[in-house]
This record gives sequence, C-alpha cells and structure tokens, in this order.
Amino acid sequence: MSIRTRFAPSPTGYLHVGGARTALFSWLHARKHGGRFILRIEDTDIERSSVESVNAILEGMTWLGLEYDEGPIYQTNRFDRYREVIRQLLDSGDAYRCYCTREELEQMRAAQMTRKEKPRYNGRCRTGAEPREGVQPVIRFRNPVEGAVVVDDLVRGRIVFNNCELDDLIIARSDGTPTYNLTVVVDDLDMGVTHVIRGDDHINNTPRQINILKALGAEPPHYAHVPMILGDDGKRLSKRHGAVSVMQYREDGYLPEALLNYLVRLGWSHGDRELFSVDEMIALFDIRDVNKAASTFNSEKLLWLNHQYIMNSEPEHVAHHLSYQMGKLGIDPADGPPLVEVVKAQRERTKTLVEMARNSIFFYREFDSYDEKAARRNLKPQALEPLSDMLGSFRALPSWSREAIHRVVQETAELRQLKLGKVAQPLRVAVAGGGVSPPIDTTLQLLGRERTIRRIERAIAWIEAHAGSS
RNA sequence: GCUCCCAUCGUCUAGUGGUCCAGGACGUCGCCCUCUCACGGCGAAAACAGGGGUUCGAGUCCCCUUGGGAGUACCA
Repeated sequence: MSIRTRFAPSPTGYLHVGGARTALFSWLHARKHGGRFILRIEDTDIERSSVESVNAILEGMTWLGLEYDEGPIYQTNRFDRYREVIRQLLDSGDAYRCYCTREELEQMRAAQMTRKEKPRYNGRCRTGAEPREGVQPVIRFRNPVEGAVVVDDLVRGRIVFNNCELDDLIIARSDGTPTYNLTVVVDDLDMGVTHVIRGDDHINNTPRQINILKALGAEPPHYAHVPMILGDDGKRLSKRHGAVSVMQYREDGYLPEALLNYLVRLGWSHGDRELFSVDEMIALFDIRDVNKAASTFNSEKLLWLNHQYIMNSEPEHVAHHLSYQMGKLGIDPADGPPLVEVVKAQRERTKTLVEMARNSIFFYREFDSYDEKAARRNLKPQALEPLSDMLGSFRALPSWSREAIHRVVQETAELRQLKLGKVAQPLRVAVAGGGVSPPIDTTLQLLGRERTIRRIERAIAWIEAHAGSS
C-alpha cells in the first residue's frame, strides 16, 4: 500500500516553527517513500478558527516549499460525514447520549481531584440515561473498560495504556458538532492515512482514537509522535507561548532552505552532518531516527545556517530573495549594480538578507550622513592628499575594472608612503558612508565611476568644512 | 494529584555492551590571515542528572530517585 501522511493544523494562528517541523517530517516521510502528503484544516472549533489563519498557514507552507498533494481539506465541509459516523456509533451501541450538565461535570471533577483521583467522566449516563428537561445531550464514545491499547510508536517505541485509565470522551457537542478526537479518526480513515506523524502532545489522545477506530472496524494507522520544540527559556514553544511565525523568518531575512535545514536537524541527525539540501533530506531522512527528547530552539545556530546558505547557494537564488528585502527598503535594483553582483560581494559578511540589504543601500542611494565614528577616525585632514590623488586617477582611468581600481589605491599608498589601510579606509568611508564594505576595489567597481567621483568630492568638501572643528 | 512521555558539553547532536580518559556542529575564548567587516585556517575550555542493580565489562540493559514536558475541556 502506498504511503499517505498528513499535516492537520487548526487555523487559530500563523504557522509556527513547531508546526512547520512536524509538517516537514510528515512531508519528508511521504516524499521519501513516493507517497502522498495531505493538508487538512482542522477548523471544527468555529469560535477560534479564521480564514486569516488558514491563509497564513498556506503562505508559510508555500514559502517553505512543503507542497501538498491533496487538500486543503476543511473539516467544516465534512460535517455530514461526521454525523453519519456518530449515528453509526450510536446505532451499534458504541456511543450514547449523556445528559450531565457542565456544572455537574465540573463538580464531579473537583470531587475527584480532592480524592486525588484522575479527573474523568464517571460513566453516569453510560447505561441508559433518561432525557432531562432543558438539557441538550452530548454524545460520548463508550470506551472499553477492560484490556489495554498498545501503540507501537515509530519514534517512541511501545506505549501501553490500560483502558481503565480512559474515560468516555465526548464525540459530539450538545449543538451536534463533532469534536477533535472523532473528526481525526474519521478523516484519517477516509483519507487513507497510513502514517500519523504529529506532535507528542497527542500521545494521550492516541489510545482513545484507536478505540474509536476499532469500534468502526478499522485497522489503526502507524503513529509517530515527534517531540516538541522548546523556546530559548526551555518552555514549550507553541502558539500560546512565544512561538515564532515561519513568515517572520522571511521578514527577518532568512532563506527558506536554511530554516528547513535547521528544523530537520532538531531531533534528527545523520552522523556528523550539518548541511542537507532538500533532496538529501528526502534521501536520508527516516522517521525512526527521530529523537524522543524535546529540543530547544537555538536562534544562533539558525543564524549560522542561514549564513551558510547565503554563502553557498546560487547567487541568483539569493538575489531573488534579496530583492524582497530591497523592496521593503524602497530601493529599485535598477538604480545600481545588479543584485547578483551585490550578493557575491556581500555574502561572506552578512548573515541575513536584511543585513545584506541594509549594508548595500549605499550602492543604490545617496546616504544622508557619515557614520560618526568612522568619519572621526578616517575623514581627517591627512586623508585629503590621498583622496585627491585618487580622485584624479579615477577620473583618468581608462577602464573601470577591479584590477585598475586596486592599482590606483595601491599606487597612492606607495606614493604617499602610507599603509594600504590608511588609504583604503578613508576611501571606504567616503564612498560607503561607514567603515564596513566589501573589499575596496569591489566596492568601487560596483558603485560605478560617477558615483565614486561624486562621493570622493563630497568627502573632501566635508573634511575641509570640518577641519577646524575637530 | 493522576496518566503518559523524556534525560550525553550552555545549545543541537554522534554513540545501539568493549574500538569512549565520549566524536561533530553552533556559541564562547585564544592565535593566524587581513584595506574595514567578514570568510577561512589552527587551537582551547565544555557533557554521559544521582543512586542502586545485571554483566568479565554500561553513556549504552533493568529499577528507584531527581529534574523537565504533555494530557487530564461540550480546544485542537
């Protein structure tokens, strides 16, 4: 039988990194085995679900490149089918109506707690309860009281739950809408899901779901419960607790492949290897190799990985993502050197695309003022002569090539008997506005002759104007 | 409280009873390279939570303790 996996988020927020990793594992498992990956939207909680969230999740999946083969399937479109299954369970005696009120249930739980018992439904309506005036019943699944449920989890190994620990869960609310544990079971069954890969916060739901499946006469799928991701503070990373949206990483200048690579290494590894292309992940990933322990999200390592991808990916690819950041800064790439060349010049020194864009603004637009510290250290009267020398040389330079520019800078240093730094650094501040830029010849070459000359003139004027005051 | 899960450097991890005085990576700290910032190179500090077993031998198997996490909803 061909493998089918699914990612089933509830649309109550954006796609966060924890969900993204679960989706990635599920996606990888399907891709590796030539199976199919299904996206299902678990929106039965109408109160908390929203179309904005659905769009945010879809957007995140698209940006990461986790394309799905089927879906998105919305549970709210399947209510008829759930009702049908609930009817079936009712008819077979595997479910029953419960007329207990919320208040009664709360009291019951409170009493159990004080007795140090596990709070659970006591089965009061289990053996046929009379309808009560003014109470719309819920429907409960009749869980077996004897025996045990054995889950052979692909990452956890064997987990055994005694049925006597489980209670009769609600499968339909008093308004008739189905609840999570019922819809999951029905959907996974109908969609032919062979491997349920999800967060380990669902481990405790698994035996209940298996029991429902059995009542329906179905064979349970394989389960793989992957550990949670913890935040920097060691607490669970979730929507409720400091989870970070996948799309935030796009805004912050990360490449999707870098995030994917970081996520796949959280809880999974392959020897000493750190870098995996998506194809390599597909080839090497095995759900059985996933760790059991929760892991902590480490932004520093993600940053390093991002830098690796910026340095080693095709410059065209990086440039494509850089253009998004340039756009946010209001810069038109047509106003300066080709983005690809900027990428090649900047990639070693910027860890994010945001940083790269910011540090490259001066190629496209005039800067307002010099970096104060850099100007104080470099734009001094002593720099006047070398700058003037170079201004003349650059005007006369037959070809605006890196080699020629480099020669000018070097010859100026020799002529004035200065170290290269004493000449290059003032020049750098003059053209870039600050003390940091790619190698000086590359910087000038990309900037172009006209801009270079104008900026040297500006710097000379600035030095002369500030000569007295410093 | 109860049920379930987890436990190797600060962090991600390798390790499937001997080859581990525990390997790699991020980060940190030195040194080298250098026109700035980086990249790169070399090196250092840094861990088997604790206690009992089993075994000729345990990071690796078992038990307990401790510490984390999840669930315990007419949420998913």
